[in-house]
Amino acid sequence: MRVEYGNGSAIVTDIGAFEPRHIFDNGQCFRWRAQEDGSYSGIAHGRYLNVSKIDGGAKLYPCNPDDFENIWRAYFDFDRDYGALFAGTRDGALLAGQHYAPGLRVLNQQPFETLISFIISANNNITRIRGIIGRLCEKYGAPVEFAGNTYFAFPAPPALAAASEADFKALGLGYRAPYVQKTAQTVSGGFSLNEVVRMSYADAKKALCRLPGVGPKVADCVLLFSLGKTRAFPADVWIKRFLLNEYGFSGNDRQISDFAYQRFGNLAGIAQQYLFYYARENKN
DNA sequence: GCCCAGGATCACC
DNA sequence: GGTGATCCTGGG
Repeated sequence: MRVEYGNGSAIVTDIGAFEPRHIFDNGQCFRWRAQEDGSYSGIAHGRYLNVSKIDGGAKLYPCNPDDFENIWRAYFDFDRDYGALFAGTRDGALLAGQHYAPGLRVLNQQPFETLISFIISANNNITRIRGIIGRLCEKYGAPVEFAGNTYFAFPAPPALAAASEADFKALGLGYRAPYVQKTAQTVSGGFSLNEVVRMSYADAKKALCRLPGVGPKVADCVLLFSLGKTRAFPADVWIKRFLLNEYGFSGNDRQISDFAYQRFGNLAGIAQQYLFYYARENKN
């Protein structure tokens, strides 16, 4: 990876393929929007950022050296060579998934935002999830000014903890309102997501599953998309259907996790992202 | 009007 | 510990 700075941008090269739509429109995040020029803009870490694909890499704007090193380098997982992942695999579905989605990367998002977002995602559709999170940010998040526009950061734990169940229902959370309310209070009250990072995968998953509204699938999403646990293998209905159709495998959540780890190893979660593409493309 | 959406929970077995 | 019904809500 190489990075150069100019005109307020960071130009990142030597990272292999980089494909914004395979990064931002694959369900791992909810706050990035495609722009007319094909780039994506979003708010993360309380900052506005525009991301575009350039020849051999990515352009981030606005981005100074400090923000790149302290935030975006890890956020975009730039230190991982995605082109070299699963080299030599004979798994046809994984190969096909890699073929469908070159330039895909798994983001390292902020834990609290990811936790709340995926609680909201339960039995919900992407459009509605985005809408709810957007309203949540507008109402409880800090304003972020950029180029004459006002955006909103994802709310901090105390800001959400102070809201009531009725407040959340008014934003359309439905039966997830008490889950978000209680989990926000728990985190605001001292439950440390930074401690969960230091736990083993199994212990971390157990700890997250004690939070209201968090079950095995949501826990795996949080572990994979924000806590760096690359072996977390979120098993949604698509993946379960895929495992059955492709490998003739079915099992409970623990068995699925073990199966994925045996087959894809410590990067099973990244494999899951490619497999999800495969499953979706093939409608199975 | 009915069904579904990248699940979690509770009641029951 | 395993299974099935139920759950808010907006869109197709």
